[in-house]
Amino acid sequence: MRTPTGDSPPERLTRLPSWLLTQTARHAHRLVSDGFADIGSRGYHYRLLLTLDEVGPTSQADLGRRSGIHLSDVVAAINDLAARQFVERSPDPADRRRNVITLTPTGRRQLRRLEQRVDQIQDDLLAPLDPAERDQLTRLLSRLLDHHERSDPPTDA
Amino acid sequence: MRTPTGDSPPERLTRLPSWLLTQTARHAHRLVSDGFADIGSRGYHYRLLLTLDEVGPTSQADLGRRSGIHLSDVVAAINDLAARQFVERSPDPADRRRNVITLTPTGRRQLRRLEQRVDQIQDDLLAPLDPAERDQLTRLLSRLLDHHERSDPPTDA
DNA sequence: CGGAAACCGTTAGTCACCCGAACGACCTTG
DNA sequence: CAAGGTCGTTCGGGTGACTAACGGTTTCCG
Repeated sequence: MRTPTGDSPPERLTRLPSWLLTQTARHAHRLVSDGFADIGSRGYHYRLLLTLDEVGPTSQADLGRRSGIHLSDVVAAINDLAARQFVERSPDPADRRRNVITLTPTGRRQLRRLEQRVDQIQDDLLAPLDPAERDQLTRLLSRLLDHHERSDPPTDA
Repeated sequence: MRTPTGDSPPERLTRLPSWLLTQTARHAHRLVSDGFADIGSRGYHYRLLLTLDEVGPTSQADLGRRSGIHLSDVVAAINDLAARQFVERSPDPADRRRNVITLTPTGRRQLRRLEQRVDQIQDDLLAPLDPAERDQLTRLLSRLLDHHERSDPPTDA
């Protein structure tokens, strides 16, 4: 007999809020990034396109601050996006340090695609919860996030 | 005037459950791994020690399955733990493919330390919620996790 | 029996996301 | 003007998760 050590998750972990949170996030993350991979994008890309769409053309540094992506990673991600013509990088005449990033029509279309996917995924993710519970969850999470973002220096510093 | 693009997080993201989840998890993760770093450990170490404590001496493969850590990562983590005498690796005479991993008294002490930290951290993490809300949150998360672990093949496959 | 199939441990990568250090070019302020 | 901050960029590190490959071992089955 081959040692019937079936797998069973350690009890104590399953009670730990931080564990539940990170594990659930892991699933969420997988759903999202798998869904994005189909469309040939990653989380960073979505965040950047979304931010761009919301605030209009702006500099990379500002994009990074807004979307919570480290400036050095913004550079690489914008490279990707520019290579695929989702975004245009042009020097700011008013401040020659800056590149102004602009969302192209193609980029906007890609964003639409990504957003559709994201919406589907929310449904997958929250499948076992009814609308009221989904609301509860988001409210609770929002409060946690708020709290911790106030105490921590977010991306400024 | 230097383009008053203060940072402000993109609206649409803050409504997205998957975003809330992963962001909150990020904070949780930071709290945990910072807390562990003080004691010179990482998440993998805690999970392995905990699992070992719960199921007793067993093989690395089994440890990996139970704690949800990839086998190749178990190897490295067990190396660390063994180097610090928290754990002992001995060949299984009954099955020479296996290493049987045993928790040492020192390891058990380390586990105690880690568990204390973990408890403190839960409090930090959930600070803004009252007991009832904490319960709600863990219940909701548990349901999500359950659901997604049933549909996904967890670590077996 | 003997080989195929499954399993164990290990090494050596990849990937996404998060982060810090450094640096040159460029404003901006005192 | 000089000092100091900002912007873009490159390089590199860390964690958690995961894949590929391989040798050694055990189990299953024809």
